[in-house]
Amino acid sequence: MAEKHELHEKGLRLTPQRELVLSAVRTLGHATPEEVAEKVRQTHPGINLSTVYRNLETLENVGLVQHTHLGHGGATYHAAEELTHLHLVCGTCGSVGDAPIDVAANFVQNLSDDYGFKTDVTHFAIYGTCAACVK
Amino acid sequence: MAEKHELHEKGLRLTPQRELVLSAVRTLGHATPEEVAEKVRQTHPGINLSTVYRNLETLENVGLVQHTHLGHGGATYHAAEELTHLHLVCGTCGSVGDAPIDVAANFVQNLSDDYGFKTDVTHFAIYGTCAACVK
DNA sequence: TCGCTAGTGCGAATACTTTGCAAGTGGCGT
DNA sequence: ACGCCACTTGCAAAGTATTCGCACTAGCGA
Repeated sequence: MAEKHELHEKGLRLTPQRELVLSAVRTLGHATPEEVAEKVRQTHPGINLSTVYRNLETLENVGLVQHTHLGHGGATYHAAEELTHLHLVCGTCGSVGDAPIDVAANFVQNLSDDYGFKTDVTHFAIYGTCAACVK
Repeated sequence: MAEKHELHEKGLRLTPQRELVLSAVRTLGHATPEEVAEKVRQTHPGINLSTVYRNLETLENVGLVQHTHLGHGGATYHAAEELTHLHLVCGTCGSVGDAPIDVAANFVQNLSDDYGFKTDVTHFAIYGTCAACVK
């Protein structure tokens, strides 16, 4: 709940809309801008879609949320605190599963050792076929 | 060069446009639909953008090309033959590097063993910071 | 060569996001 | 507690990226 501080450090303000967007992202876990807007509107119908977009961007700059691309094109947002897992996107059924970061530890290490590439594991989505669809 | 066969098997035709799109993808390595269109137009200005989109889709169904999402949202296409590497997208400079599939072998195995998730390594882009930008 | 059906060019239609502006408002300084 | 001003918001219009509908063209198997 240190968002006020985070924002003020960069000369930004804590507005009700901004709080709503942040709390929606926290509640939803994963969400597209559209979904965030919908959630926010459940309690505050007046919020504009562009405000949601702008706030997601702002909150991302401040480091309170982050986004991932899950394939099709639309971005999906997460609260920064919850970014402790990676996303397994199933190309067949479209579901998004989670897996702890640990499974990739070795992989990240390889890339770092061999290429000097610092992987942001929490940002990339992993595409494949989930257990249910493999059958 | 077996594309004619691949296409005919599914009742599809080998048109000049289709050949051009395929050869552009092969030449370019990675390319967005826009880039493919541009390349194709260097020799055949009449080709329409929607034709490029349609053909990329068709060629993908047939298995001659594949696409990856490199972050921002637009898809990037590759010739299927060249899909022997994964993509390291740098969030700072936007460059796209390559790494052999092997570095992920262990990771893919983990996901398969622990989650039954069959990862398509060639499809996902890896986001992070490249060696040059880490400095 | 003929005919059937897939493919093409073009323009319009859809998403999905971003941007310009005038009005509104946090929150620091007094 | 009050005022000011830069940061924000709502709205609507403008972009981008991609897909669709259609009439016309053209592979290619018989």
